[in-house]
Amino acid sequence: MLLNFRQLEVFRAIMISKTISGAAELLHVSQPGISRLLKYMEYKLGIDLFERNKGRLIPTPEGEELFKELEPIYARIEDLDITINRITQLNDLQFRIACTPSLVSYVLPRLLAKVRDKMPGIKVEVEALPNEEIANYITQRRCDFALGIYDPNHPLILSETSISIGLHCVVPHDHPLSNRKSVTFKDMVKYDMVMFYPDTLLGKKLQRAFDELEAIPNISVVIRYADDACAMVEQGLGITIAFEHTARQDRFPNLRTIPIKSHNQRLRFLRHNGVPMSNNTKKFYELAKEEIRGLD
Amino acid sequence: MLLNFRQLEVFRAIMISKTISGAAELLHVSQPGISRLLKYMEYKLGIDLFERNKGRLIPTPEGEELFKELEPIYARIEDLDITINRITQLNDLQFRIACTPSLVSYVLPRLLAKVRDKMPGIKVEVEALPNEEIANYITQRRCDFALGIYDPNHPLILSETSISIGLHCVVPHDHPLSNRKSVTFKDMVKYDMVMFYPDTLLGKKLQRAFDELEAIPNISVVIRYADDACAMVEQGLGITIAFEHTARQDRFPNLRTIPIKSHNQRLRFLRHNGVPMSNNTKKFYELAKEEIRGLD
DNA sequence: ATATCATATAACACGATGTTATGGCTCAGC
DNA sequence: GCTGAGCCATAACATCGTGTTATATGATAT
Repeated sequence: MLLNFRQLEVFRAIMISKTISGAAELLHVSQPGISRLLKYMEYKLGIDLFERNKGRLIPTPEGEELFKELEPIYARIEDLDITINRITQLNDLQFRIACTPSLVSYVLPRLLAKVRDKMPGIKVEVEALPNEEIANYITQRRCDFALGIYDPNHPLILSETSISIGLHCVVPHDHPLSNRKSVTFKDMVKYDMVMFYPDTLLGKKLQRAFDELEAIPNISVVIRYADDACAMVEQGLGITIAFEHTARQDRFPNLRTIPIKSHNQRLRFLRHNGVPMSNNTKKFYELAKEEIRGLD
Repeated sequence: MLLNFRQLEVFRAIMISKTISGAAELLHVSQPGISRLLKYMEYKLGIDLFERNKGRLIPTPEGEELFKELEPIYARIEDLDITINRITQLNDLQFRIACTPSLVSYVLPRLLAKVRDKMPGIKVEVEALPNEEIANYITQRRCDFALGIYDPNHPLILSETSISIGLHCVVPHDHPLSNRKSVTFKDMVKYDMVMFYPDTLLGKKLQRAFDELEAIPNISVVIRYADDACAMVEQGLGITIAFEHTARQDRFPNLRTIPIKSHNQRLRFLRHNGVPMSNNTKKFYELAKEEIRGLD
């Protein structure tokens, strides 16, 4: 490119104002800068764009022609400038996130409240999905990212571990285990259990534990969601397991939860690997990862 | 302007080649230069244009959008580049010059031959015009410049004096004056004269001379052009005056010309004042001014 | 003559952009 | 796993483009 933007801009300003000092004023720079830049352009092009006549400038035929050709294109360049401004100041603060059900009612609202304080104006669409569905949701790009409990181990999904979520045993307040500081699966096996479907995370967890103990639990109910399982426990149908926030006091006053040793889970931020997030989504995402550490 | 031309060019090259090293190759520069320029652009814009994933680049949505907007405009900018090239390499070597009749048959052809040696390919339209008409021709911009004998003293016409042209007395070879080294108007007044119309330069010159001498010449013929006057002299109708080249030996073998003391004229380059010449015309003009000094 | 205004030049500062050298990460193939 | 190839990032440096201020010169208008 023989001439760059700045040079075209300066040439145009000189053509419009017909004087170098006028152009300098127009562009809010000093007059000698314009004077020299014009001379430099003419040197680079090898032709005179203006004739100096008694200290004034008069465009040569070549200068006139360049100006004529430049004008319509210059408008496009200004459009582009507007576009760049729009893109950089883009305020798309709408995000879609998927979330495992056990986090949707406690962790997520608290997290969003904190993030919203630092990113006002955000609008979030939340989709509560079983862990197994989250992976599809991400690969289909139906959400910007997701909060989950385990790593789908999918080549297209990037998983970043975050805070630890305690796995608790949920019992009625008058249950024999209710005053324990902690329990093991072995402690639980002798009581009636509210069980989860084997395709769920909690279902798999319980199944594996009992398999290892070579114990056969007394299953009273098989159900999908931990929230519902707690309601069962409340009605005396047995005990169950849930993540620490699910059966919390304010929601289920008659239940107690006891930590299950060595069975904490890591909360995970899950996102598509290889599909970049928009700058705002990234900001939101990074902020969420940061803010979640301060929860509770 | 947030991004300059180079930056857009580099961004586009990266988008097209999808790698920084590819873009560097495309643009024939080093890879670290592109790497840093991209980073610099992102810093300036305040947004990421690409996500770095395992050492590779993937455009962010913002980068994709900028590219989409840039593409059509980029083509226009490339057009402009072509235009600039065309203008700078413009080979308009056609010139129009006006010339006073006394220079058209001797000085001008020799001048053009010399100029053509240094500017091959030129094409010149010559218009022979009485001195009085040259000024109009210039102000009407019907010629690029003119060769004349006197300064029209017109505010719109710029006159640059050049070589001196001798004013001669033209006589038959057997005339009493024919062996003189120089003559004065006083010497001439006793012979029959071929006179010029009073609206011509030579007419005015003779009139003024005889007025100063308070002499009344014997006028045999009144005519317009010096060439024709010489033909009259050849036929014995009297003597006359002409510029040194008009009645030269090779054209009028039977005539002799004798310098008239202190009546040399300056040849003048005449052009419009305030209407710039094109770069090539200027080159032609300056060359002509230079080359004419080497004539005879 | 003098004040005014435009352009040009000089000397300097700094930012944008080029270079080479080098190191780190990822992936493919042994 | 080790290794080489390919890609990106960083550092150190050079040069060029473009900004500044101070000042000179030339034209114009009172």
